[in-house]
Amino acid sequence: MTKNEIADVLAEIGTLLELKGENPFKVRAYQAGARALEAIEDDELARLIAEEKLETVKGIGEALAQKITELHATGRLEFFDRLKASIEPGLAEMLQIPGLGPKKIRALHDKLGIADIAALTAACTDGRVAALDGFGEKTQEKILAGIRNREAYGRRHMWWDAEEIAAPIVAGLRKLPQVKRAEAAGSLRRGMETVGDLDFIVAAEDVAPVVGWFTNLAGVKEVTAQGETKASVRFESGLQADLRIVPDDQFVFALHHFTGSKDHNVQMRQRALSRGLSLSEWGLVPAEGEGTAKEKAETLKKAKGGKLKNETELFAALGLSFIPPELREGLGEIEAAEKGELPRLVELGDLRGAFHNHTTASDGRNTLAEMAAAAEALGWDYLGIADHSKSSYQANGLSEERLLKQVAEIHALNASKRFTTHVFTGTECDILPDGRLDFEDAVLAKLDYVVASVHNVFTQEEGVMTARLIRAIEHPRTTMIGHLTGRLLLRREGYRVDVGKVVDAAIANRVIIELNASPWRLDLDWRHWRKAAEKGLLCAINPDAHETGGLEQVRAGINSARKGWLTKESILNTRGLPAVKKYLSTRTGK
DNA sequence: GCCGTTTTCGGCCCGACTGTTTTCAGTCG
Repeated sequence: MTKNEIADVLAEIGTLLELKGENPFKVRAYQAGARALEAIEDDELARLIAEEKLETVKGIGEALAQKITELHATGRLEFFDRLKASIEPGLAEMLQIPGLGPKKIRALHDKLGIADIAALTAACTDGRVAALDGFGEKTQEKILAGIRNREAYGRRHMWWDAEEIAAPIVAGLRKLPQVKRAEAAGSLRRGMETVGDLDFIVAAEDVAPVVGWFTNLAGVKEVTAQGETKASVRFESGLQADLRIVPDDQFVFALHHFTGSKDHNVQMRQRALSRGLSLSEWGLVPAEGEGTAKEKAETLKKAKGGKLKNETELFAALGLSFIPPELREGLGEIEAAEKGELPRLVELGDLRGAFHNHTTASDGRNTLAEMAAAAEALGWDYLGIADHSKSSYQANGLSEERLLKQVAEIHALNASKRFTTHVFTGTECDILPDGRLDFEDAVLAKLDYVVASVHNVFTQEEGVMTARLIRAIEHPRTTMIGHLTGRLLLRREGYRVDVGKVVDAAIANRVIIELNASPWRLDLDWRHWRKAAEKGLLCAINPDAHETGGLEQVRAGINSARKGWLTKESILNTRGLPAVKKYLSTRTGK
């Protein structure tokens, strides 16, 4: 097992002990042990184990050292297996309900015998929860609302998770000898931040083997439909997937239709009708009763008799340039395509680095060197390190001393030329409730840049929160604002803030607003970006990576940037290292 | 369960908020 996998086990042990009502400091010891482990590099862990020196690591004592050694050697831990078996599995699931922690879950279990969410729903509905000591009407309502939200949210999935399932399915379909073409369609292809279900469009004549392959995929829990042209399955995760098989000459129409969105499709069909054509998932054919026969024949001729090779030809048949799937939301893309005014959207390959990333110095899971190596492997010219500031206790925020020590480490790493990727020194500095920053100017002045973010007191009135953010923007050391609204997709709404006012203040103060690419944030939302960039706002796409693998999540941010009509010109981290150095140096001197 | 030049027990990271209380426990970040 790798150090991060072992750390996951230790953290889960902590959660399970918490549910058992164990000594909270023992719980914390496991969590601290997990974090201590993350701060070590994998080969160093192997060395420490081999030399029996694990206990020299602060936070790891005799008991944890023994468990880590067992996990490292065998990938299993008997203590962990026994602990898991001793706790009803429904209890851990109840932790996902907002407002329910281990103490309350224990009380519900011990006094009412509740061991899963179904039993909890029943007890809330008949009022038994409100009657319990320490609970009340409001708590009961909040729990019920939490369960309802969970069910509603449960129907959607984060783009990143859906893509991880969909990508190998598309690859697998394309390898089948019967399949000519295969694509994922739907909101996944449009790069939406969340996805309801998966749609696969396949061109094939011989249907049965394709359906058979699809319905027998690993992880399929249930086949909900299976016919001549279509099959539907539900995976164990609850995600549903539809497969549609069409003849090759219909593929382009089916792909366009099932990519959507609904608004885009309605506008496209209207446009076709106005040209005497009828567009559907089946094809592009002369419409009945409208336009002269000559007009129809001519348009259809341009459309090559309704038989088109690809979507570019489909759009061209309606007098449009190709509209990238991300833009197909019915928000003016058809008008822009008609005028030839669609932007050249930013692409993943345009990114040269990113600024908002964490290391084990705060709450990251990989060391500075590991993060730099991962950035180098991605071919990035630069990597910004922005660990948490001192007020973020829960995230192990850095004190002034620890921050300055990290700055020295980064300077030494750059000087060593160990990696081709240049590392920038930064901080993710808390914006305090009154809008001040968490570090003094003298400390901030030692950094290449400052990401200012809100991490506490989310419940302020909209006016107060807006003023708080604007004060942070007006601070001369602020380079960019991190995750502007603090939303967590499918879990939590963002805080109340007047985005328009904040954007205007950012432009006026030459401050960047981040597009946080973490798949559960994608904040600031793509819906704001087109207008904001037109007004002159500069963007930075940041993965907010807490481990090496997190850097690649910029892909999700690129989706959102494209949905927001962004070009590489309005994104700082598409610029090369010299240009970024210059930008940051003029910023720090502002 | 970890830690310790106060060495083998007694402490362990903090602040805001909410809903339950009538002085505070639990949750969250």
